[in-house]
Amino acid sequence: MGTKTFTGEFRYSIDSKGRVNIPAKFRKALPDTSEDTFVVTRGLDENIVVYSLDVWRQKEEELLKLSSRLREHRAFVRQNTRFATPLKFDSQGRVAIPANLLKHAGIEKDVVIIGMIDEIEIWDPDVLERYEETEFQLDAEDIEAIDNYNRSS
Amino acid sequence: MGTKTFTGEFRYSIDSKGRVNIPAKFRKALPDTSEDTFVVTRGLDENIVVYSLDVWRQKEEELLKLSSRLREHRAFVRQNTRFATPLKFDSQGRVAIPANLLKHAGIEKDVVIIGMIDEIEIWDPDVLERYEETEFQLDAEDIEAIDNYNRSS
DNA sequence: CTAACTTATGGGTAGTAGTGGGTAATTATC
DNA sequence: GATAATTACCCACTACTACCCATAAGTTAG
Repeated sequence: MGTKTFTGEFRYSIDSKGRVNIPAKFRKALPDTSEDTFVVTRGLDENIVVYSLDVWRQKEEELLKLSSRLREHRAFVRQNTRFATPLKFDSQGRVAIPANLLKHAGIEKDVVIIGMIDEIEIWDPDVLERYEETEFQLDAEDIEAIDNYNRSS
Repeated sequence: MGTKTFTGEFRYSIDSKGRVNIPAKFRKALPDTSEDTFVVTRGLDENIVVYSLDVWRQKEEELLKLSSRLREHRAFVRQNTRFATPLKFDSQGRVAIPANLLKHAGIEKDVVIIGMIDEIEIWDPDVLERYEETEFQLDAEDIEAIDNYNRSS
C-alpha cells in the first residue's frame, strides 16, 4: 500500500472547541503500534512538531541514554520532554492541541500542516509566510553543506 | 523490450474532474515496486515534476539522514516534502493533480508532459513556450561546462 | 478489411473526509 | 460534597474523492 511517510501540505482551521483535523493521509500512515496516537511538542522554529507515537518512543530511548548527572544532559532532556503531549485522535480524526503550544506557534484559527517524512509540522499561515521570506532561504553554500553531511553518514 | 526510462513529449488536457492522463508509455515504464504510483511535486521552474514512487523513496531516505536539529536541514526537508504528493493512477491511467501544483505551474486546461529519463515534467503549453524562448537557450559555453561536469564524476 | 485490443476521455455513484454540534463523563472549584 | 468547567464520545450534514462502467478513436493482428 501507499507510503508510510508524511508528505504534502494541508490547510485547516481550529473549531470552536479547539480541535484540529489531522489529514486522513497522515492518520493512515500511522502504524498500528502507534494506537491512533500522535505526540505533539514545541518545535525549534515558531511551530508545533508532531511525531507518531512510535517515533516518539525512539526519541525517548535516545534521551534515556543521557546521563542524569550532567547538567547539560538534564537540561536537554527537560527541553525535549517538557512540552511533549500524547494525543489520541477522535473518531473524526481530530485532536485538541494544548493552549500553550498554540500560543508558542502563534496559532489563533487557521493552521498549515506540513508532512516532513517522519514528523509533522503545524504552523500559523502568517508565521509560515514570514519564515519563508527569511529563514527558509538556502543558498548554494547551504545546499553543498547538506550534500556533504549526507555523504559522510 | 521497452526501456524503463521516460522519454518523449505528450499533449493532453485536464478533464472536468481535474484528472490528467499519464501517457501509457510512462505507466508501462513504472516498476512493479512503484505500485502504480507517481509522486508529483513543485518543479524549480514554473512546472510540475513527477517521480516514480521508487525514485521518490530514494529521495526520502536521503532526507531522513539529515538532522532535525539543524535549521538549514529542516528548511531543506520542508522545501522538498511540502508539495510532494503520491498519486495512484486510476484504472484508466489518470491522476488528479492537487490544485496548488496546477496553480504553481500556471496550468488551466492543456498540459505538455515531457519525459526526462528518470523523472517527468508537466508544463502549461504557453509557459513552456515562454521558457523555450528565454531560459532554455544554451550557448557553447554552457555546453562545455556540462561536458566538464560529466567528465569529473 | 475486419476484428480484437489499447488508449484517451466522459460521467455516475457509493463511500470517505472535513466540519459542526449535542450530551454524558470526568475533572476542577468552591 | 455540590456545582461549574472541561474533556471525551457520539451523531449528523455536505462536499469531494475513489472507484466503477461506458464510449469513441486509434492501433495491431490475422
